Amino acid sequence: MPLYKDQLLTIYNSLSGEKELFKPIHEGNVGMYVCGPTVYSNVHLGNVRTFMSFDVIYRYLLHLEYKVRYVRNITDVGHMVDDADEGEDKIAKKARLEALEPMEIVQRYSVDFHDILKRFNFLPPSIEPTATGHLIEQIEVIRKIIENGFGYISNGSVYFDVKKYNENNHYGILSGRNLEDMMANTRILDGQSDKRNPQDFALWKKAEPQHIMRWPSPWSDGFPGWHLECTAMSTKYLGNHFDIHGGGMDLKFPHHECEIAQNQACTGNTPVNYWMHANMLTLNGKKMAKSTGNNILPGELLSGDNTILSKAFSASVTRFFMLQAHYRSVLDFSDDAIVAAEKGYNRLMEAVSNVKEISGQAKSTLDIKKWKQDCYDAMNDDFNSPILIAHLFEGVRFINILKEGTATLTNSDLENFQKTFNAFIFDVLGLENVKDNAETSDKVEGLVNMLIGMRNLARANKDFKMSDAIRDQLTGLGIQLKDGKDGTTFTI
RNA sequence: GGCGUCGUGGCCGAGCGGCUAGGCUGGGCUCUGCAAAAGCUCCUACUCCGGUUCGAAUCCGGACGAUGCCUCCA
Repeated sequence: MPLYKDQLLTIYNSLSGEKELFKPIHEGNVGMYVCGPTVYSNVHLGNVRTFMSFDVIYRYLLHLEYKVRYVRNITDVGHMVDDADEGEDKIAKKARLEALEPMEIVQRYSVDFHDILKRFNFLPPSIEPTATGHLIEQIEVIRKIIENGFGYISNGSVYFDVKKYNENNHYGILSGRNLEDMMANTRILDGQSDKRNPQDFALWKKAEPQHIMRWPSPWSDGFPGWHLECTAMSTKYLGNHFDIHGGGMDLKFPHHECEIAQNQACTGNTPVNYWMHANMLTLNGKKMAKSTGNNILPGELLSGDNTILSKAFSASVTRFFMLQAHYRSVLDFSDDAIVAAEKGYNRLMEAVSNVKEISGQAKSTLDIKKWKQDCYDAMNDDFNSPILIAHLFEGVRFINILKEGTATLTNSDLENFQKTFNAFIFDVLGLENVKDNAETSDKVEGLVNMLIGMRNLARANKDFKMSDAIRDQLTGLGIQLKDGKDGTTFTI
């Protein structure tokens, strides 16, 4: 029996503003769409946090043995520089600055994006469609919207008629706004717009002569509006009606609001059951953003090459740092905070190594069943990773007292515990044990053990000068010795 | 200006009506040749002012502060 039948997963739905029991449309299957990056520059750490939130959500759904189709797009056209509908294409502008073909920019930053995600141990999505690869589908969506009376053509561009849509639908349902307020609060624009109302948004935009990225359409040579791709691609791969749609909090309005309107106008369907929004990563208390320069790049974190960093941090430490906060909370990045996280992470990984040394006993003095369900309950409660981590640290304490012999576990409890502990750390949270990799090669281990032997000999002879010298020098190299009851161990 | 969110101990960060997560830091004890590690333990907090309640960090009202969206944004 699949695991999801035993676990009651609740998800906070941005649409209702409440936690709701998760029930997929087709039992056992989940369709999930997440808005991906616009590839016109390097992803910063804030972007990484959003995608990481959904990576963990994806991982947990998989862990619960759902069959998940996870679609995350790449936006390689369509976003404007200035006013949404009047400006020039963001990617085209960057291309001119660097004297490159637009698709060269796209390629460069797509590669960077994938490289970063790989280093941070992200699971790849099931499908990763690009906007430029789905122009036919987008044109088709526009055609249907016009057909259904919600789009109008103006001077070669096509706009979505928000006012018309709002007659029988609620434009603002997701972001808690209403059209009347928006109209009342809009300042009068210079009369150059082709739009009937300032709230109308572009479905297709006619390209100015100097605009490089352009495609033919029934209306003009131009390019698709920036909300359109997600509607076209989510519908194509997940259908008119699917389970989860995610993205950063900042996409809630207008992007996701417009998506709902487009879907509704196109198919007559509410497209999504559960809208999920991941909160921002801030730096100095302010949102990280490409445009303001208030950001830190993942690569800088890995290399330590940024003035606010005291040192380099591994991808896993970064992951751990981020997952110590709930995905719907704002998280502020600081060197102090990630330094503290690193220590906690190391302690967790230490326990992972230690658990292997524990052997089963005649009876159990710890309630593994309860602990295990506590872990699940945490994740079932809207993917509460910080609570999960708290329980994992209880697991760390378990491991330490088991090792010490003040608690015992039967073989089957031990196996169950170990399996669960590792599954949550590695499969669900996606952490990696860096120590298991490059650093501790067999040769290093052999060498250190040799030195430990020599030191123990010195200690037996009460030659503490010698033994301390060995220990201090190893400490200087970053190798820490720990004298236990059953001999000396070390960590790097 | 409109619509939201948040304000928790030295720091990070959960919780969101009673049983007062967790991590980091600091103190004590045990263990140890001494350390380290580990175990036990201590420091017990919820911006302010009112209200509801037997009881509020948690609900309601107000003030102050921070921040997000309303323009591309994860």
